[in-house]
Amino acid sequence: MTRPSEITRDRIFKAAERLFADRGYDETSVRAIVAKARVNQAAINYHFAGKDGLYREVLRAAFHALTEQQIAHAEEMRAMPREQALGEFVRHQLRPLVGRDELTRYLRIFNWESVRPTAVYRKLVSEEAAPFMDVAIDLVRRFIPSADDRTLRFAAIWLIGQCAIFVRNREQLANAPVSLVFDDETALDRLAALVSQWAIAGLAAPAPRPGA
Amino acid sequence: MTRPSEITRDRIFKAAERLFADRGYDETSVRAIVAKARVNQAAINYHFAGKDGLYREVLRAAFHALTEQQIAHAEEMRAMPREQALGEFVRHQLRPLVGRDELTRYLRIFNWESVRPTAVYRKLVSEEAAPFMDVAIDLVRRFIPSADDRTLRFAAIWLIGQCAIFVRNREQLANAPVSLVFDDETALDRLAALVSQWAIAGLAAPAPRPGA
DNA sequence: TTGGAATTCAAACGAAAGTTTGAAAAATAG
DNA sequence: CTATTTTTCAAACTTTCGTTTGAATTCCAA
Repeated sequence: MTRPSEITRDRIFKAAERLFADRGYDETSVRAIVAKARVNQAAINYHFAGKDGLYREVLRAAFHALTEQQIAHAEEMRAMPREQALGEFVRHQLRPLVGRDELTRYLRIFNWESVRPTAVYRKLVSEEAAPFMDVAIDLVRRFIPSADDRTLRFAAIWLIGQCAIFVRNREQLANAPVSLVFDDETALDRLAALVSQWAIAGLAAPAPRPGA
Repeated sequence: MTRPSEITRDRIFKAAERLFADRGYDETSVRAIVAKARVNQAAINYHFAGKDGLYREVLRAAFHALTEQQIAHAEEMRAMPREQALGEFVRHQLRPLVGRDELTRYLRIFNWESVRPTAVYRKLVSEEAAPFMDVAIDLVRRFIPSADDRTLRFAAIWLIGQCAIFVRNREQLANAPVSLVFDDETALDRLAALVSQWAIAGLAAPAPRPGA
């Protein structure tokens, strides 16, 4: 890292992380990256073999950082009561609403990928996203232990969806006709409390008898 | 429509619908549209005053097609018991999961907009989404009548999010590690029943006392 | 039928994108 | 210190994009 070439490489990488997270792949030009990194135009091609190569490296770094953190958090959650664990999960999912740290930046990159997944991303997810899904499935299983596997997967996605819509549409929800703004930690707390409450009540209720 | 100019206009429109749905606004070039529509390059500018104008018309058509049915059924829903009304709402939201009809194509366009909304889309939503939001808010109000306005809006979005994640990510959910495929009406019924059940139980439960 | 309006067409324009180039500068090994 | 490799740099290249142009053609009411 002390080597000058490593410094340039690092400046490009950090600038690209931010710009890809803010604008997505297509709307981020290499000219914008080199301007932010204050390096020469040709540096991206020299160090990363092109814009694609740079994006691939950013994606891999984001993926590994996120799965590591999520899996680490999973152990703590297992030790909590199920209601508290679900609350933590929801809060964690909603975190990007207010955060501007490295992890939320990574999450934003995946947000972009969710609409038009690149080949790199598809492969990464199919190979390495299983642990993350397991966290969500283990969580909902504590509420509906007798449910079959398919129902458990439904419930896990259902739970994630309740959070994802707020994160994914944050900018739109801030406008009319919804007009919900999340500007600080307090707003996040209120939303997380509501979503947790509804989700817990939904999963904890006994299943209605068929035909009722 | 018998007029030749109307035919050209319609060919452009239909080609654009499909291409915008498949690739999004930015990755759809006017050259691709005119090639698919088999019209001249300059025809888009002549008939729609540019790519933006064409997109605006496609967006308006998609928006009206998607909200029209939901709003039309709003009155019927008010006459049902609240549980049945919510079930109908959920089923309606999940409907695009099965079938490859026009509605699904329209939904894909909004999927694109959810990450980086165009100016055209923002304006459309702020002007014309209010009736649709009212349907959702009136529905959740029947479960939590004493809730304040902000909580009602939270609940409405929360409910929509539970459905949206399945529709928006249908293709990805079909792959590992989730592997949930919706190929027929029966699969849709099962999912709609589960989501409705969880949502109803969540909203119908009495709110936990603060600090509990 | 005819003259003006509406529509189609091939070609080119200017801007912006990612990449390549080859010389200059800096770093490093012997 | 010198020779060689690595890294930086400004500039140009190539492609693709949305749009414009102006002539040619088609349409339609008078």
